[in-house]
Amino acid sequence: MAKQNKRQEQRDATIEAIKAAARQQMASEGTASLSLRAIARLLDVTAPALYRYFADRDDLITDLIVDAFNAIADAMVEAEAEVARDDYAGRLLTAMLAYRRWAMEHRTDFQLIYGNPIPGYNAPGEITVEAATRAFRLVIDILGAANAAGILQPPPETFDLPASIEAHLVWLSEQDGYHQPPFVLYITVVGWARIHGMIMLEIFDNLDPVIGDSEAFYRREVTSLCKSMNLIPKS
Amino acid sequence: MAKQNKRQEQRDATIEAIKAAARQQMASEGTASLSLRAIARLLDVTAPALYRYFADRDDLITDLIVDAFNAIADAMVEAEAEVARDDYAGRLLTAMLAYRRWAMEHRTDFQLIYGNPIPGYNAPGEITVEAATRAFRLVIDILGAANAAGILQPPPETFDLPASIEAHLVWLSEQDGYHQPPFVLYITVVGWARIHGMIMLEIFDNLDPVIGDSEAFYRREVTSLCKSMNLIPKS
DNA sequence: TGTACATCAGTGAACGCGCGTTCACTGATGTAC
DNA sequence: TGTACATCAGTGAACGCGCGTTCACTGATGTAC
Repeated sequence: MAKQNKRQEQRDATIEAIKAAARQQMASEGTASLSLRAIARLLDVTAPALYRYFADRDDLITDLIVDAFNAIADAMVEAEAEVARDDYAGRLLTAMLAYRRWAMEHRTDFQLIYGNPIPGYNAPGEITVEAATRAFRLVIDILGAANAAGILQPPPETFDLPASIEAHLVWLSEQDGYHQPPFVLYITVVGWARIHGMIMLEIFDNLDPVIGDSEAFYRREVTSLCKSMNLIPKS
Repeated sequence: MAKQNKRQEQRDATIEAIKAAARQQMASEGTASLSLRAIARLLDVTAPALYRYFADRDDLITDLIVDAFNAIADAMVEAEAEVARDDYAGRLLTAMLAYRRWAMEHRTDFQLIYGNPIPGYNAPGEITVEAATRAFRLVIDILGAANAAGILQPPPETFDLPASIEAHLVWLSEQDGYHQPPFVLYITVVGWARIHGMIMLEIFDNLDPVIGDSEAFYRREVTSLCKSMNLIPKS
C-alpha cells in the first residue's frame, strides 16, 4: 500500500514535470508551438515516454487549459478570502487585481485559455467549462452578497436591459444556479469584458506604449467600475 | 509603357491573390498555421513561385498585418465620414461600430494583429507602427474636435490622472503630434481597452454564451461610454 | 524472508507527413533596334 | 513590321528539419505466495 502510493506519487510528480516543461516551452516559443518532442527534450526523455502519461497531444493541452482556469480562479479566491466578508468593494477589487496579477505572471497560460486556439487542437467541449466558470461565479457571488446586504447601487440603465440580453441572463442564472437577478450577471459581464480588454492588450505589450503605466491604469479602471455601483474601496 | 503597366498589373493582381489565399487559409486553419506551401496549393502553383512576390514567409505576414491595420482604420474612417461633422457623438459611435463590424467580418485578420504572435515570425518593428496608429489617431481627432467645440465633458477623475500616466500621455501627444491634452488621450485608451475586451471575447466565442446578444451589448457599452463624456448619440 | 511473476516506465527505430527555402531550369512575355 | 535579346513567372527536384504517433522491446519496480 505504501509502495503503491509511492509509485502513484512518482507518477503525479512526472505529470507535473511534463506540464511544467510544457508551460516553459509555451512561454519561450509561443502557445502554438507546443510540441511533445520539445517537451521530451526538456525532460531528457524520449517522446514516446510521454504517452505513458497522456493519451495524446490534445489530452495534454486540455489538462493545461483546465489547470489554467483553475489556477486563475484559485488565485482570485485565495486573495479575496483575506478581505473582511462585509467589505464587498475590497473583495471585488482584490479579486480583480489578483486576476490581473495571475495573468501577468502566467502570460502564456492566459493566452492558452483566452487567445488563439492552438492549431490542430480539438477542444473536448464540456471538460473545460466547469473550470472556466469558477472565476465568473466568484464575482457573481460577491456582487450577489453586496446586493443582498442592500449596498449595491448599479447605474439605472442596468435595470433596463435589452430584451435579448435580459432573457438570456435570466436563463443563464437559472441554468448555472446563480440565483441572482439579471442586473448582477450583467454587471459581472461588463466587468469581465473591461478587465479582459486591458489584460489582452497588456499581455501582448500593446498597452504600455500608449498608457505608460498599465498597472495604475488597470487599478484605476477597476476602482472606477466598483464606484459606479456604489462599492467604494477603502484604499 | 502600356505593356510595362500590364505586367505590373498582373503582378499586383497575383500579390493580391496570394494574400487572399493566405487569409482564406488562416480563416480555416488558424493564424498560426499560415504556410506558404498551403497557399501555393490553394493557388494551384508550386511553393517556390511565391518567392517571386515575397522575400520569405515573414515578409508575407508583415504585409498581411499592415493591410489589416489599414483596413480596419479605413473601415472606421469611411463609416465616420458619412456623419455630420458636428455630430461628435454620432461620429464616435459610428467609428466604434465600424471597428467591431470589421473585426467580426475579418476575425482572423483581427487575431493576426491583436492575438497571439505567429510562431517563428519576427516582427520587423517600425513598419507596422504607422498603420497600427491610424485608428487611434482617428478617435483622438474626433474627441479633440468635440473638445475644441466645448462639448466634451468627461468625468472629473479624467483630469486627475496618476503622475506616471499623465507624464506619458503628455509625451505621447507631443511625440506623435496629436496636440491634445492628456485627458483626451486617456479617454481614447479607456475606450480602446473596453472595445478590445468585448471584441476579443466575442471573436473567440466567449461572449455570446454569457450575454446572449453580443452586438446589443457592444452597442450599449459604447453608447454608455459616449454618454459618460456628454456625447449623446441621437439614435 | 525469498522467489516467481506481473506491472510499469522508458527506449529506439520507424512511419508518413508538411514545412521553408535553394537551385538550375524552361517557356512565355515584353523591349530595342 | 520583324527579329534578337533580355526579363520575368513559374517548375520540379532536392535539402534538412521537426512533428505526432506506433510498435516491439528492455529493465526496473512492486506484488503474491
